[in-house]
Amino acid sequence: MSMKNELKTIDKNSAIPAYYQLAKIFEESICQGELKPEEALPPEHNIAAQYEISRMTVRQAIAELVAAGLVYTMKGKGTYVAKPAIDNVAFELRDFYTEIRKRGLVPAINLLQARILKADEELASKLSVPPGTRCLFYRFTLSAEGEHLAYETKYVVYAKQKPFLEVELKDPSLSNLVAAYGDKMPVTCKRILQAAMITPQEAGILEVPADTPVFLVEQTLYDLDKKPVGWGKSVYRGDRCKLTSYEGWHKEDFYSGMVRHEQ
Amino acid sequence: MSMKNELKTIDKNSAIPAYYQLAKIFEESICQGELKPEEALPPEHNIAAQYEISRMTVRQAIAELVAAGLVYTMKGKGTYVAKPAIDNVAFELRDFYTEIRKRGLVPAINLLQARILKADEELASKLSVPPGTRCLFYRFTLSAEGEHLAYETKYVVYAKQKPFLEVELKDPSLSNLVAAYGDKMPVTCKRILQAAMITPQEAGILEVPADTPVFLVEQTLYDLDKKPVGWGKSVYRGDRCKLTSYEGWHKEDFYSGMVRHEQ
DNA sequence: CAGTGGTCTAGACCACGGA
DNA sequence: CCGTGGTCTAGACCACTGC
Repeated sequence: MSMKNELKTIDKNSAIPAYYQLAKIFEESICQGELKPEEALPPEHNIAAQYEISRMTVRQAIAELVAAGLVYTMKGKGTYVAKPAIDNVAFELRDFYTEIRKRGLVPAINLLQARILKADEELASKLSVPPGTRCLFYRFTLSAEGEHLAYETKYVVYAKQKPFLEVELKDPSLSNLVAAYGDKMPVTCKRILQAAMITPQEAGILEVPADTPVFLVEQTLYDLDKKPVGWGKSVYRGDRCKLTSYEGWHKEDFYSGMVRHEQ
Repeated sequence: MSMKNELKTIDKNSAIPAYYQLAKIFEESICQGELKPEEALPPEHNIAAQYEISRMTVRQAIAELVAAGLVYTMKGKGTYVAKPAIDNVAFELRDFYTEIRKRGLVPAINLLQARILKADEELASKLSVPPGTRCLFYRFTLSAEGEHLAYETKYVVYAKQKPFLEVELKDPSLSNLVAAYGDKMPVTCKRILQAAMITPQEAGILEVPADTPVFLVEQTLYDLDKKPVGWGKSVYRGDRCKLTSYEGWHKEDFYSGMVRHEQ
């Protein structure tokens, strides 16, 4: 008989939910290497019996582990420890404005242009509207600590007869602009990230050398009917911006439950 | 009394699980705009009564919606429709080798160097080993359709006295190399993405102009004890590589359950 | 206080996988 | 066939929210 860690038990009088305690026990076993990838967990029925809890509670614990990517289940077979997934990464990029604040810096927005214009051929195709459609046009730089970091151009299908106030540039994210000036709520966002050379014009505006590498982000917002409602292009200084990502198992990272929601 | 869509019912004899049918009903309502962001769903008890299913089943449906990001719950208050989250993005980047195949291209690996070397100061610090430690060193380009796309350099703490075979370069991902030649399984991966200018040396190897912008990815693999076990640096042609991301609500995208697991 | 979601139980039947 | 996870029930008590 296996003598591994029959020590751990669940405190049913604890304020911490039983399913959470159980999930932590398995998380510990997996991260300590006591349970190795591809190894099977005991059947849910056995776990329930051993810890004297109901099977539904066991299932809730396993659901947490599945969500955290630590185990996977196969109907009719069992529950197995997963291999760490480290061969795909997701680089997170918030709206740059948010990104700067997260780093504890104070971002400044320098409005360069803002007006209504009639869409030319290119913009009309980007926004799927007839050429000549009235659009809102914003152009500004973002800077922190006296240094220009990004240069953004944004277009919104102009629907509301609302005067545009610089005040709204307190949060110049495209979704915010669309919400303020568009007629439909944006629900989908497509972004394309490229590495590129800065253009002479951009170099002048950002006050950086002409050979600065940049991140180029093109952004399109769509409404529920998949109709484009906003389009933007941003240039981020490559010498000041890095995207970092962590993937795989990080101990003490799996509290998907018990989080406060802030909306 | 509200007369919205009391039409929809749940077919308990269907092969489709009740919780899934219910989740789809709410997903439909939300995506059609019948339920607007910040609007509350009926209490779980009411839903259960209306559709004549148990509350646990209702909760499972809501759990799906929460996982899909369509709603959020607040203890003691209720369940509310979420605003689409489109202000942060995650750019996915698989191992480049996988990425090329996904596009239907046939990647070719051109091994440039492969040998055991003793770590110099810089590599030793990257891998947290004493200078002079024996490391495996790989350097190769990836190409598709006769064009060089990336240039990669990888180092692995050499533990196994295993001859390195070019055959293993069929999958030259760093995690694969570490698994083959290291002593610990890699479980965490840190990647840093930068925009940069190509160096003259790299330009020569990739046979591209000297002013080509590139993505620079630095990758470190760690074992369970957070000890680095592999390190690599990759250069991707900026004129050939884009990273794309979609965020927010996309109708018919929320089947988090009922997926086949392939491991 | 009443109403809400969060947790939990002790059963049940099913579909699937493998012997 | 048996054992597995997947689904489901009809209750229960709790902690939290807001009045």
